[in-house]
Amino acid sequence: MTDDTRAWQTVLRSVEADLLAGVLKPGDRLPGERALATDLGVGRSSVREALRVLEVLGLIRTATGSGPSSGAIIVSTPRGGMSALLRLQVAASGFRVADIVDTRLVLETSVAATLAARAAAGAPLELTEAEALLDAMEDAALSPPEFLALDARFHASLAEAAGNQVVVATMAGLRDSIEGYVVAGVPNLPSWPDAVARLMREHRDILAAVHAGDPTRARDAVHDHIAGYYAATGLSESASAPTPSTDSTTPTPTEGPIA
Amino acid sequence: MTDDTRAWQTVLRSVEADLLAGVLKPGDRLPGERALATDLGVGRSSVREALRVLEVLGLIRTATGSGPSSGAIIVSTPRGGMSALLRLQVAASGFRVADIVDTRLVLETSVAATLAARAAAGAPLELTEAEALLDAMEDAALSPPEFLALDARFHASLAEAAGNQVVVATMAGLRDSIEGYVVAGVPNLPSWPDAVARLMREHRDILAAVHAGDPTRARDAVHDHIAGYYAATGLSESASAPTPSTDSTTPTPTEGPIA
DNA sequence: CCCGACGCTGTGGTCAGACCATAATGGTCA
DNA sequence: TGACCATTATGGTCTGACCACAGCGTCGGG
Repeated sequence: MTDDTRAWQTVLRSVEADLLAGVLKPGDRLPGERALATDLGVGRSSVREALRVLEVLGLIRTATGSGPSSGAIIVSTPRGGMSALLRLQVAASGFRVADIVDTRLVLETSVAATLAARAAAGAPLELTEAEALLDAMEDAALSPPEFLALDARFHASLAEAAGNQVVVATMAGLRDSIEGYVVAGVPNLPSWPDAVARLMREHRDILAAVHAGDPTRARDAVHDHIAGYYAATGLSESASAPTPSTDSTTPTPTEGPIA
Repeated sequence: MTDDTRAWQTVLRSVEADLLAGVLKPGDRLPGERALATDLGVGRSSVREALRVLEVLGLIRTATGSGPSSGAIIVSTPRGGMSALLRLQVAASGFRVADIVDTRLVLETSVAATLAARAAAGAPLELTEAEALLDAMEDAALSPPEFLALDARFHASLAEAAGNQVVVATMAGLRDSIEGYVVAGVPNLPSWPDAVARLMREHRDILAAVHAGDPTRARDAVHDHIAGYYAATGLSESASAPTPSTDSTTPTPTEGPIA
């Protein structure tokens, strides 16, 4: 009766406890699967189930082979888990795409307003990456998916500048989870070049409002930007199911420089 | 080379594809683990790893035995995954508690403003549950954890009334993920009864602002309510690590009536 | 003829053992 | 001295076995 906890939960709890106790820190290696199994008195398969969860949640990354970089390693900067969670929930009809968009709207407007307010207060902002991305997006040779990827990076960099990692991860997850729908919506646009022109203008407007230290204007600019795009692609309502993104639930390192 | 996808990902993708294709719907039963294994050409252990992920993410619930209610069933209303994800990320130092609180602030103020705006527009609101919860919280015999649990329910019911399931789940996850810190902060309060009195007054204020159809007032009321509590308990900065909540990563049915 | 007890069967939960692929490491041999 | 290869530790996977549990059906007694 008291021992109705499943074996894999034991492992999960153990790892969580070690994290809270500081025994495990980002960058650390977990004991090997076989060692964990014997230590905790469970089978290796149970350990693996727990590690799989941690991997999908973006807490660890695993690598085969030997040496310091092998095994399960606590990931320092999370990013992947939220996307997987939200995307699957959307797939399971637990979340509506419109709700995802609305939530994104709330978070992003808040980010923009925060940045603008900070600018108004004279605080320095880390917007060089955002601006570099905008420049990169001027390239007319970009395909829609490439452009949209940079667009996502732009929005992420704004969140990054605001400094709240939870918002960063959540926004990225929200965006990723409907990535397929966003791309699928492109053909619905009357004109892709026109859409790009509009998006770029709006991007500049957002940055301008932020630099001007005008939170209200920044908020409105972001709102119109996002709501406008989804309205134009008809995603505010419901969209045809996109093909499941090629890599489904990979923890997605999300690394790499801008260029 | 082309087949570097791990076996469990195959399963995850398959389930996701079935969900998107409508082959699987909430309430449906997945094929048995053994059947899935042979169908997809993977071992049963790989199937189990994938199912474990789906379970923790809150997409399925599993039950032993036979009959229609056994096996893995697609959960209709998700709730659990977000908590597990956020809590573990906090544990892994991926997220700071202060960021969690800030994010909650953004979402909840938005919810309150939305409700107020809707009330101003004459739309009917589903606030009977919220009001019932407030009445239940008047009971002076409640212990701090009990009171805080009802408090959480109150906030959740507001989000529920706003209708955005993503916000509902995210807010619940944010709250749950720092549940331990919230409870641990109670002793820091100068006076628990005074705190309760204040919280209740603020709750009433929030509802009053919503009913009055005053978005700004509603937003401010929520902001002061939440920020005030965390400031009083000293959680805005950093808190001592709480003991990992007794049940760590259980999918948490989250069922049950108010009473 | 009705009804309860009991065994059958299918389900997830778990473990043990065996292989494989991979990659760092260190010893060996030219 | 330096390139090469066996060793070894690690995750990734499969197979088969067993357990606990919960319906369902059968069989026997009333």
